[in-house]
Amino acid sequence: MLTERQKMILKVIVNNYIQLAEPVGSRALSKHSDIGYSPATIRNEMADLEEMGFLEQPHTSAGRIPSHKGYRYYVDYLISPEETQISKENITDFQKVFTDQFIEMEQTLEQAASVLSKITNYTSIILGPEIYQTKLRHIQIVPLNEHNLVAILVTNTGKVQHKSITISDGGSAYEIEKIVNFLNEKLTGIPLYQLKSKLMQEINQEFQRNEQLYGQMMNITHHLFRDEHEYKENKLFLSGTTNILNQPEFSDVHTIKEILTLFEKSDDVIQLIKPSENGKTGIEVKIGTENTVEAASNCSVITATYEMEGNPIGTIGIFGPTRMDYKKMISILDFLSKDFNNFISRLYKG
Amino acid sequence: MLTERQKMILKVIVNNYIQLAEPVGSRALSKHSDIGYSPATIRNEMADLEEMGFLEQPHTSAGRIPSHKGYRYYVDYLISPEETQISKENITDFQKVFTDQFIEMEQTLEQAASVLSKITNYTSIILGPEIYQTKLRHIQIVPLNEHNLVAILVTNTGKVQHKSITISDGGSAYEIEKIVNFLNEKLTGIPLYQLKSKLMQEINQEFQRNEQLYGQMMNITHHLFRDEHEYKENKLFLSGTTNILNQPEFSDVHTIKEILTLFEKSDDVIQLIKPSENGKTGIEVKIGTENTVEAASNCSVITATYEMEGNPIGTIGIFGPTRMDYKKMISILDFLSKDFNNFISRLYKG
DNA sequence: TATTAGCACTCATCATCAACGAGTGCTAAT
DNA sequence: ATTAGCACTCGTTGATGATGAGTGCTAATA
Repeated sequence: MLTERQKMILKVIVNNYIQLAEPVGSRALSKHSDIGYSPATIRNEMADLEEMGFLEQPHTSAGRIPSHKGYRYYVDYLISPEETQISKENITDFQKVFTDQFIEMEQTLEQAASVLSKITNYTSIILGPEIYQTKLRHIQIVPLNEHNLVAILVTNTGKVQHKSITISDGGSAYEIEKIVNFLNEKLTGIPLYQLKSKLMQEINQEFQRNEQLYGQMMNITHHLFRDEHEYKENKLFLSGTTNILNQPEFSDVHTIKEILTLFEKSDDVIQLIKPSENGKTGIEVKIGTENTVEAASNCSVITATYEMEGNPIGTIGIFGPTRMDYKKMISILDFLSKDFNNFISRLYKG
Repeated sequence: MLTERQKMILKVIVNNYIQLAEPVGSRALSKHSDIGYSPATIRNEMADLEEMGFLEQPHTSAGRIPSHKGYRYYVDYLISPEETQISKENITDFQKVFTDQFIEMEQTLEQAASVLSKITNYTSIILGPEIYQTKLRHIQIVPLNEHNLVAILVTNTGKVQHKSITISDGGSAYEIEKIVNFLNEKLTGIPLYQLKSKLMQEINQEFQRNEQLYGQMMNITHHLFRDEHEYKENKLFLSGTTNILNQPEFSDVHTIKEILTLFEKSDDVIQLIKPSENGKTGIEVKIGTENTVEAASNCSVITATYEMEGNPIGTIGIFGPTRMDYKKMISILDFLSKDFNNFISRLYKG
């Protein structure tokens, strides 16, 4: 479709624009070492590239900048894998995060997000593990006072979730202990998303005769799952949200506000980094309007999935302007996701 | 020090500027219903007020704006308490947060911060309760796998704190149970900040003979308190951080960035809203450079403390431009902190 | 003596205008 | 097929002047 020369020109334009954020003109291209043609020749090619939709002109007397289509082509065809090499400093940065010193998943994710945003100077987004991959390890109920309990769930990933419960009649310590024992016996190893149905089922079987305990249990269950989405939604970790302020294209308060408020809406952020096709692994790049979120139409998102036992369970993403250093970002994400996979399998294989 | 007329003029200027964010001139003042003087008279007074440092002139041909000193005088002497009345809608907004439906302290604080920022259109900052007012209610240890444990602390405020621990030898379920029972027996009711010393003491007394358990306990204790500050630092809740983007005085990317990055540094934020004199309760207003934090030198912070059993345990603050609606903010904060005191005493008196 | 009308002066804002130059598209020469 | 040459476009920059809000001062007024 594109001639070799056109590819080369497009590539140089994108690289140039990514670095300097300024439209690049034929003269500058002609000077570039890889290109041995006069400005006039290049102008012709550029006109063709524009006609085909790969380039845009901010105004007549400016150079060209890549269009979304241009970036897309660049990412799909013009980045050679051997070019995408992560630097050694970055590698050691990540390795500090994934020490074998056990820290729980959530903390690790938070640290990874922080390092990622610092390295890239963009905003990093990490979507926590799908909750239905996690199983209940332990459940505990602690009475606070007459009418208030705290229920605590511990999962096999070391995540601790708790929930306050108010009941009219607190019940005796003995009763509570009995209930806790029962819950642990019956529910350990059950995936969180099945917890409620499994629990209801067990209650019905076990406590049919004992009305007192039955009511108690139903009450607790009810409160425990009052906000059921808590056990389904996976947590988001954002870092470096103010980094876009460093980008020259975001110098206008209105667009800044648009993006910063976008970051505050978890749903939109998740929408942004959710893999477009389910089950597809590997790096994905969404450029400009390919993002279904309005406010991000001048931004790009690069995502990678991470896995547990071969199944993708979460996503790591980098959010930045469409004029993003795709080469570098892809290599960093590629490395990080693989490193992260190792980390997970090392820790949670049991 | 100031004549009545000067006070009146200063007051009208501040009110005016707070509302419109534009320097106010003698002509506009003269038109104001409360003032029956000609522009010329007012000009003379304004010149005096400027000389005394209460007003500033952005440039020769502009009106005057209040200086920090002017705001200070306004806040200290020109706001009549009967004027500071909170609206009914705002009251019901808060009451929704403080339902008797038990939710734990942290969640309540988070919600309160959210409502506060929405009502005020400024940034709200809430500093969680001093940790040394909270006592241990329950401690639990859950083994995840051979080498990893999760320790869970529940406090009397319903706060659940957990910590992952890696040990070389996991120990038997029996041992763990024994340890847990021991810990609960000995540590329940102990203030968190005393936890470590108390624990060490008990370990020495109890396990001198049993070397196996002694090592185990010391190991756990060590990990539990590895980051001791976790039990000392009180948590911060920020909400509405992007609200400053609505203020016309923050239209420049550089200052925006300065403030947004300030919000990311907990230490600075705490510094910002910590009461200047310890033990002093009630509303406090810090204007402009009275804030010791550099980036906030064009901002004001209004804070109120909240109490538990008569002792101040935390702070609620509103962060905005020096051109802030002090009257309204003070009344809102006053109401909220009192409401919050009631809420706390209702819940945690036991 | 306190107030005010009058007036010259200051200065930010805005629109206009021309010079500049980076970059283009097209044509004709190579 | 490539390129030199050239007219043209258009954003940027800086100068200029008009406008007008607001001031400070002086002299008149109550």
